Amino acid sequence: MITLGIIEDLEDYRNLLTVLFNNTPGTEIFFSVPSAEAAIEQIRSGIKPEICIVDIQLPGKSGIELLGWIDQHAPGTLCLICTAYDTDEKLFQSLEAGAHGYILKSTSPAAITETVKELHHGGSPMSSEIARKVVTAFSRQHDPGPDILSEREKQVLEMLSQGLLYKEVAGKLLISIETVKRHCFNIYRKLHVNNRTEAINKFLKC
Amino acid sequence: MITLGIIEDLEDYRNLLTVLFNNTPGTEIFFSVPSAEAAIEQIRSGIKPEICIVDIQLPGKSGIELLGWIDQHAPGTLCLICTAYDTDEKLFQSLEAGAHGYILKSTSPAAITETVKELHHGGSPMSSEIARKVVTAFSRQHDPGPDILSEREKQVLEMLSQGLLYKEVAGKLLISIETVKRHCFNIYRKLHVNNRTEAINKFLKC
DNA sequence: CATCCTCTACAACTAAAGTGCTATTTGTAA
DNA sequence: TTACAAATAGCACTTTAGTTGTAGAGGATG
Repeated sequence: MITLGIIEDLEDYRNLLTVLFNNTPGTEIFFSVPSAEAAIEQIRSGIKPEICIVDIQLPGKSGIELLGWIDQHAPGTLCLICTAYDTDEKLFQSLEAGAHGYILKSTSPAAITETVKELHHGGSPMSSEIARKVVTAFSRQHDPGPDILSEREKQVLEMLSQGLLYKEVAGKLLISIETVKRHCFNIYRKLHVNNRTEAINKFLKC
Repeated sequence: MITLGIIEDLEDYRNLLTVLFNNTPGTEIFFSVPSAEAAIEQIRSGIKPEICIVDIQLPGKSGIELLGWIDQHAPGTLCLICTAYDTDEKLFQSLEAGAHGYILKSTSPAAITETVKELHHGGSPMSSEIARKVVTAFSRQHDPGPDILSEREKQVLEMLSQGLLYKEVAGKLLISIETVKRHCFNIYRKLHVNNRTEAINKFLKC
């Protein structure tokens, strides 16, 4: 028997999942809730399913945050991310937060139940497109060594961390503002972040 | 005899100062240069004046940075900031960087020589307007204790340091974006900074 | 020599950040 | 009671930040 928790704010899709697994032999739904907070409440009260199907876009605490909480308070729980949109950002954040699988909402019901069974058997199911992204990201991180950023990019990031504006960085490095922007854009892409603060945090930690 | 170094990028004003002190008995100019880099070169080569008159707006390394360098490599050197514009920001940054006096370029030649003499005699000359700002800032820092920021402001700053956007902070705190902006504005004012990165740096250090 | 990467740069654009006003509520200190 | 600080919020506005497409010069590498 595979025990499940469903965390999904859209009522229609949550009901779809609920009905799906209620009619799937070998699975049992422990709880089916619309928010991370509600899921935390359930788990805190001792209801700990083996697998949680988690939407990323949730009101209040996000699915990513929920993953972190589960990893801390209910280690061993398998988390399957189920999201509508397919962005690199959410994918990498989910994997970093400890997701075990990642599927899109466009996935067919039959494939969803199959995915859950694979998870339970020790697999990490995801679509081939997603798998490609993961593989690419890993190869990038392993190939060029720990130094993902070029010297110039480190130099720019160092200045950003001091609170300098683009134009100030440009002035000091004697290059145009546009080039500074370009460096930053490349930095964010390489570090999988969206702004300077995240980049600074990530770079200083690694 | 008071020995002087002049660091001023505007040739006209540099010449004015040079001529002024060349014709002031009891003072001697060791060097008169247009950039922080040139001043550093002079001091490195052993030419160490007792007093440096430093412009803030310099090409390349700024006057503020030069102050920091002098404080490290030629401690005891008195630095007199001489700037065209009278902004709180530059003032506080200069004082934090170790400036001993702060005058505006609009100051008359007679007052400038007087200021230098006061500096040499152990004073910290500045105009009354500037003195007022300094006093106000100090009283603010000493009155409410070490915790300049309110609890809510610390909470916001903590979230900023995680790289969150205004709207994300607003969502988590259940307040409007405008209020988040307001908190940030107040935070920057209290810490004497201009953006989130500077605020984060300053707050984490203190 | 072809290819890839880095650094440089411009333009046009959207999103976000930051500034300067005003204003209400609430709690607390003078 | 009055006065002040903190938290809230809106609006109008300017400045920065970040995105995307394109593109050339130079170095390294297979």
